[in-house]
Amino acid sequence: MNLENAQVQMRKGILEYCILHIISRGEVYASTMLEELTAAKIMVVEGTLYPLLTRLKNSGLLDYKWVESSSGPPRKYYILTESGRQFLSQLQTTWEELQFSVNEIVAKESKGE
Amino acid sequence: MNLENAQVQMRKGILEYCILHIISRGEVYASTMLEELTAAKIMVVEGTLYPLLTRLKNSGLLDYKWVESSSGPPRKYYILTESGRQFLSQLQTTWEELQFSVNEIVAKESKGE
DNA sequence: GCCAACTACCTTGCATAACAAAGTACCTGC
DNA sequence: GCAGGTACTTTGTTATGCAAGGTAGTTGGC
Repeated sequence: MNLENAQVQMRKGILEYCILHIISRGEVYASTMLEELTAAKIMVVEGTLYPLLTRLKNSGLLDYKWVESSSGPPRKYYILTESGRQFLSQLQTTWEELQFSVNEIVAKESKGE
Repeated sequence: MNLENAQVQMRKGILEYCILHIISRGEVYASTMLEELTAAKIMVVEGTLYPLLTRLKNSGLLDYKWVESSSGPPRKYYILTESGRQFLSQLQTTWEELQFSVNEIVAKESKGE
């Protein structure tokens, strides 16, 4: 139980929300997402991202299309489906409530009941 | 991939932080923590909390002492160790950075780059 | 045309951990 | 002594994050 492990744990559940949000802003492919998430200091690696995208796709939240690249192999560009859009909206509520709950607990001082 | 599952995912990593924080405010035993977490709408069940407390104890972040109860079986009252206190402080930073990162991503509009 | 380097996506196997459910044990009141 | 309540523990299942390795298309040097 070291710090790094705990930090990873903390980021875990948030990933899905961030990814859906990034995709909601317009068609993207995996490497772009990786860049943006890394830039935001939310660590992700390929081995996490690709299976997650596949899960989201299989759940009907995402769709994709192959696009030829002018420099390299073809890319899978992801878009949100309608149900993905609804799901994202619910996750947004969850995230806001979670922040509130945690900060409520953290704000309490000893015997602050 | 349903909503409830995603919500659970999101709460996962945060739990450890919340629990350490609750303990940092003074000696508590598991049932009290369960109540407080449930009141804050952060779902936990015994099967999650007890093993987590054991893990934290084994990592040297927590210590406990048995206290006789006036009405029921004895209780394990947990306290933070010094290294638990340091750990909590680092998790606090992590949580603040995580909120910032996520909200940064979420605040971006399409082509907001 | 062949090979190396690069990009992009996919798969396998292991370790961790959340949870449901069932179990153990202690106490009180009758 | 046994029913009911409280408190802590254990077991087995399932999910999933990730390291590492794999497949495959493209480009450029020669």
